Formats: sequence, C-alpha cells, structure tokens
Amino acid sequence: MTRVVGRGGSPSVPRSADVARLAGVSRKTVSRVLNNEPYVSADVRRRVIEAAEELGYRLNNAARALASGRTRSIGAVALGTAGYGTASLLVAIEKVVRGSGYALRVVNTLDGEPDDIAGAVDSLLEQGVDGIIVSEPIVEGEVSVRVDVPVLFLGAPPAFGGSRAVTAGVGADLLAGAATDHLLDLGHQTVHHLAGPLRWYAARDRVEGWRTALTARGRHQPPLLEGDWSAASGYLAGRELAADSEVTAVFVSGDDMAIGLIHALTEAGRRVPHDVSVIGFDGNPVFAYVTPPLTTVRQPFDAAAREGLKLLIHTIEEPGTEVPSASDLPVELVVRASTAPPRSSSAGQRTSPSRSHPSQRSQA
Amino acid sequence: MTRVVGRGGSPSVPRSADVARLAGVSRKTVSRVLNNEPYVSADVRRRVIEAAEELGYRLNNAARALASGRTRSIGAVALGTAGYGTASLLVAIEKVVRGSGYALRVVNTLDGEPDDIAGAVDSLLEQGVDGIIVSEPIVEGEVSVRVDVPVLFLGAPPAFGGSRAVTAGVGADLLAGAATDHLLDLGHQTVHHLAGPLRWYAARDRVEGWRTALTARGRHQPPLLEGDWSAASGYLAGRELAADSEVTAVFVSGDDMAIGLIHALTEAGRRVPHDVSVIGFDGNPVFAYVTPPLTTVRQPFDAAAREGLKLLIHTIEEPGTEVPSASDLPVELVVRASTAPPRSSSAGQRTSPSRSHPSQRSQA
DNA sequence: CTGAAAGCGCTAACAA
DNA sequence: TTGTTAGCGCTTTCAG
Repeated sequence: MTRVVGRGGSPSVPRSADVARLAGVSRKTVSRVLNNEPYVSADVRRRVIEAAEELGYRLNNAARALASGRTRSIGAVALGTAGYGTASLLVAIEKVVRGSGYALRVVNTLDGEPDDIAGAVDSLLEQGVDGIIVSEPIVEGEVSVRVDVPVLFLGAPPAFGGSRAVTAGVGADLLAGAATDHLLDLGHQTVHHLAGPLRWYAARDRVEGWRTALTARGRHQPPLLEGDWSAASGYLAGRELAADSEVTAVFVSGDDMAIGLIHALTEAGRRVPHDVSVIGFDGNPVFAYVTPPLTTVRQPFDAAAREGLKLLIHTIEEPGTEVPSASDLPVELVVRASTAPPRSSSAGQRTSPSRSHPSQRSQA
Repeated sequence: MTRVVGRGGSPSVPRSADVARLAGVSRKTVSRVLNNEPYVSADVRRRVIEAAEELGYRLNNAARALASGRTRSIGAVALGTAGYGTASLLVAIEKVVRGSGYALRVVNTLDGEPDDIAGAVDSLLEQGVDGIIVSEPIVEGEVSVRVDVPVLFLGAPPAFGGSRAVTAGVGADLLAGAATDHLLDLGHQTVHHLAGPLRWYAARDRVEGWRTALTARGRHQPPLLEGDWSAASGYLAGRELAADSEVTAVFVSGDDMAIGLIHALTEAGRRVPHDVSVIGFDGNPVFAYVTPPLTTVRQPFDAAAREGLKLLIHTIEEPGTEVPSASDLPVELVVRASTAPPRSSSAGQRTSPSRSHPSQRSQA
C-alpha cells in the first residue's frame, strides 16, 4: 500500500517524518526539538518548529508512550460525589497536574470502598499512567492491586503500593484543632463534634484534631456523633443535640452537615449562635449568605494538591533520590456569624462576631 | 539483547506473547479474546483468560492505540470551577464514559474563553482521544482548532468541529419555563429574572425559557439582571431588587445566586416567601436545609450526559450512519418553601407550600 | 476458527 | 551537534 503524503489523495495526518523532510533533518532531530532536548542548534530548532507548524503537526502520544515507556499522564481516583470539597480538590489537582506537563485521567469511585479503589486503580494502570493519586480513601479493608507506578495518597496513609507510595494531606487535624480552639476561645466549656463517616480517613483526622484540642485544655470530651457528609444527616444529628441543653458549641466536619444541623437546632427553638455555636468545615463561600452566615475553616486544597504532586512527580521522575520536604499548609479560619460566646459568659477573648454578611478571615 | 521472560532476572511485565505461550495459542488469538471478537472457540477463550489472569497480564494501551488508531478514551473540557452544577455534570460524564468502555481525560478551562477552549482541545488531541466533550462554553469569540474527531457540545450549539459535531443539552429553556410557570401559577403578576453571565449559553437558554413563559401568558417582562453565578453577585442583585416594591417573584439562574439574593432581600426587610418568592436553579440538596428551604429546579445531569454520550459514541463508532434520536429530558421542579402566592392574592392554584424541611418533588 | 508476517509513529542506543 | 538502526507491544492484513 502506497501512502501519498502531502498532496493528492487523502490529506493524511502529518508524522514526524514529514516534519523532518520539510525541515531537512532526521526524524531523531525532530524528536529532540519536540522534547526540548539539548544539543540542537538554534537554527535547526527554529526550522523544525516552523516546519511542524506549517504542517499542523501534532505528536502522536501513543507512539511516544510506547517507545519511551512513559505516558506523561497521571491518574486520579476521586470520590464520585459532587460535594464542594471533593470537587475543589479535583479542580486543584487538575490545575497542578497540567501545570507540571502531565495529562490527567480521572476515575470516580462510588464511595471509596476498597474493591472500588482497586478496580479504579486497575483501570488507570491499564490505560497507562506514570503515577496515581488516590484522594481520601476509606479506612477499612485492604486494597489489593499490583501497582508498578508511584502512588500519592492524599489525606491518608498508604493503603497499598509498597515502596513507591507517598503521602500528603490537607492538615485536617490542625484545621480541626483550630476550629475547636476557636469555640473554646469564645468561652465554651467544651465542644461537641459531628463527624463524617468514620470509615473515611478525612473524618478520623478531624476527630483526632478535635480530641487533641480538647485534651490540651483538659476539657470534658462529649460523645461523638457520626453523619454521612450530607445536610440530611446533619439535620438528624441536630435533632439529637437540640434535646441536650448542655450543648453550647458544635464543631461539624463539613459545611453541608453544619447547615442541616443548624436547621434542626433552629427548628427546635435553639438559636444559633445565641444558644448554640456551630462551626463547619470546608469553606464553601455560598454559606456566607445563609442565616446565620456560617463560621467555618477553609481547606487548603490548592496547597495540598501542589504539595502532594511535588512529591509524586519527584518520585516519578527522580526515583531513588530523597523526596523534597513538605512545607506547612495554611490554616484559615473563616469567622462569620454562627459562632459566639456562650450565653451566660463574658469569657470571649474577642468581640463577638455578629456582622451579618461578608467574612472576616484570620490566620490561625 | 536477550530478554528473559517469566523467570530469573528482572520480573518483567508480561506481554501478550507470554499469555499466548502459556495458553498455547498465537498472539493474534490472545488479541481476539481480549477484544471480545467473535470466532474464538469457548475453550480457547477460557484458556487465554486463565493464562492472562495467572500472569497478571495487563494490556498495554499505548501499543493498542498505536496499532489500532483508536485510543478508547474521551476528553472533556470542563469549567475549572467547583460549583455544584459543574461538578455534578462532570461526575455524570465520568460515569457514562466509563460505562461505555472509554477512559476519561479531563482538562479544565478557567472560564470558558475561546482561547482557553482551543488550548484545552488541542492538548486533548495531542494526548490522543477518540472524541471530545465541551461542556457549557461561552458565546463570544471563535474557537479555532483543527479537530479530526467528533465533538459533543453539551448545552451549546457547535462552536467548531465542522461536520462531526453533535449537540445535547439539559433542556435549560424548558426548565426555566417550568420555574417561571411555577411562580405564575402561584398567582404572581410577573417574574423577575437574575441571569448568569450572558456570555454563557447556559445563562442565555434560561433567559430564553423565562421570556417564552412570560410571553405565553402575555405578562410584562421586567428588566433583566445579570450575575456571575456566585452568591455574592446574587446578594448584589438582591439589594437592587429589594428597593423595588413591585417585585414579588424572582427566578434566579442558579442556587448559589438565589441564596445570596434571598439574604439581601431578608436583610432589607423583605421576607421570603411572604413578600417575595424566589426560585433557584440546579438542585443542590443542601439548600433544603437553609431558611427558607429553597424551591428550585433540578438539572437532569445524568440524563443529559447519557443522551450526549450516546450521540458522541455513535458518531465515533459508526460514522456516517444516522444519529439516534434524542429522548426527552425530565423536568423536575423541587418545591420547597421559598415560593408562595403573592401576599395580596388568593390566586394560587395549589395550597401554598410552607412546610419547612424536606422537599416535595413534582414532575412538570 | 486460527496463525504468520508486517507495520502503527515514535524514541533509545549507538555511531558519526 | 546530528543521523542510523532497532525495536516498544499491540492489531491488522491475509493465509491457512
């Protein structure tokens, strides 16, 4: 079969040989230019680039991957839910991945079950990726997959992947501690906690931070409530809490749950923040406009993605060498109006935040 | 260079030849089985599958793509914002894409500018995709890229891509009409509209639906307000609207904006829904738990993704043949408590919805 | 129903 | 600084 290139017949897609011919160099040289390799004279480089442009040449990634053994893409296993947190994290990941010269492949899992994760990782591996990001997997069970690429666990200890696994997080424990401290600083005797599903590492880390903050001040540690991240589950928990007049402050492990919880409290006649203070977790900006505006703690998704990918890409590109050290993630408390000093107390170190609309931020 | 496979030395990754050897067949037969091609005896098929499993064989997608010219992956150009709508759509897309045997590649654009889109499409093409999904691009400008694969425009007329472009939407005009009708049915004389940025097709379609509904009943058409999807912009618009005592009903082009708008209204002493009714757009479930619970219209993301991908995949796999006809998308009105009959009217055809928490749904 | 040979378009190693 | 020679691992002809 003869293939007519460049004229007549079907206007077939140009390959590197066509570029080489037009630029008057070898295919290897074209390859060098396209990969930004050194040892190419400026003149040749320019000619190649011009030729490529003239032909509308686009590199064939499959061929490149096959020949080089590297796909230049990274796979992400994400939670298939459309929550603000999940979505923000994925957007942050995409930005950093693309900025690093990799392409992103995404696979969602229904709810992070080990089998799901294993399946997701497997499909990523089959598609061909140089590295994998697993974000926020759950605790239980064991993920059994044979991975031969580095894996980054975002917000969780390595669940599999042996030697080439790295970890990074959003600093959930610190954030949770800051939230709890905020309430304590306001003068509350103790702080209740509505956690996310405890099978999630994210939920556990926050519980941990809450416990630590309480313990550090020698406060009584109330029983834990567990929700499922949804506003509906927050509502249910709120009904329970409303019945207990001891409750004056609640740290909720997610903004949506906090909204549900506040709704139940209000419905039961417990006013927020007058009777009960509530602080959320995530930082969805829309909740600056509900009544009362929600005090919350913002998750540093961008910073976490940047940190994590630095590690992952290092592990991919320079295996064996020391991994770069992690920098500190920002802890950003967004104080709005759902938190205030307890009713019968004047202990608040700060003036009670009671403005009704925008948000004051403070670095903790 | 001799390569030791299967034992000794480095435990190299198995290839199809290893599977073939173990199963006692040719490589081509292995390929047949893996691709579910016909004309393979059940016995051989079983043997191949067993051999593959025993070896832990994983097909090399780069090689497959290079040889076959098909990558079996689809690229999505998404809006790089973490809003509920955007995120839901992407999750829906991922589900359908994966369910169809394709892998998903994602590229975000900052805000849908033509140049961004062109760049995103280009990078997708370079990575190798069999089809592209562009979701919710904006109106202005022209996208100039040479695409040689089918393109699906979700919620917008084809912006480029010539002959192999297909379109599908969420039925934004119908949804907007239903929202407007709901308010009219309640007895309001007319309905104001806070739109999204008019450079977005999504925003325009909703304006269109609102206009049509108003015109159909010969109602006066108030001036249009324009926001940017954010709650903050809704708040600003709400301040304006609060000053106008004629306003009794507002259809807002997004839930977040609706929340901001309600906040401004309430702040100005106009009660919702007592003085002003507000209906949102999207269907984020968390807003069932704010005060007042937000009436809204749910976008059929799953159905839209399913419809659109049916078209796209058809165009990829059976070019030339007739495209399957589109089925109707559901219009789902979620009536909660932010809408009610106007104060001085008893025209509401239905009992005024004033329950305070969950959501009643109705098919319109 | 199964197999043998010939590439897909690129990069790696080596040479010049 | 550049070119030559071999493949990467699979699918595609085309024969059996």
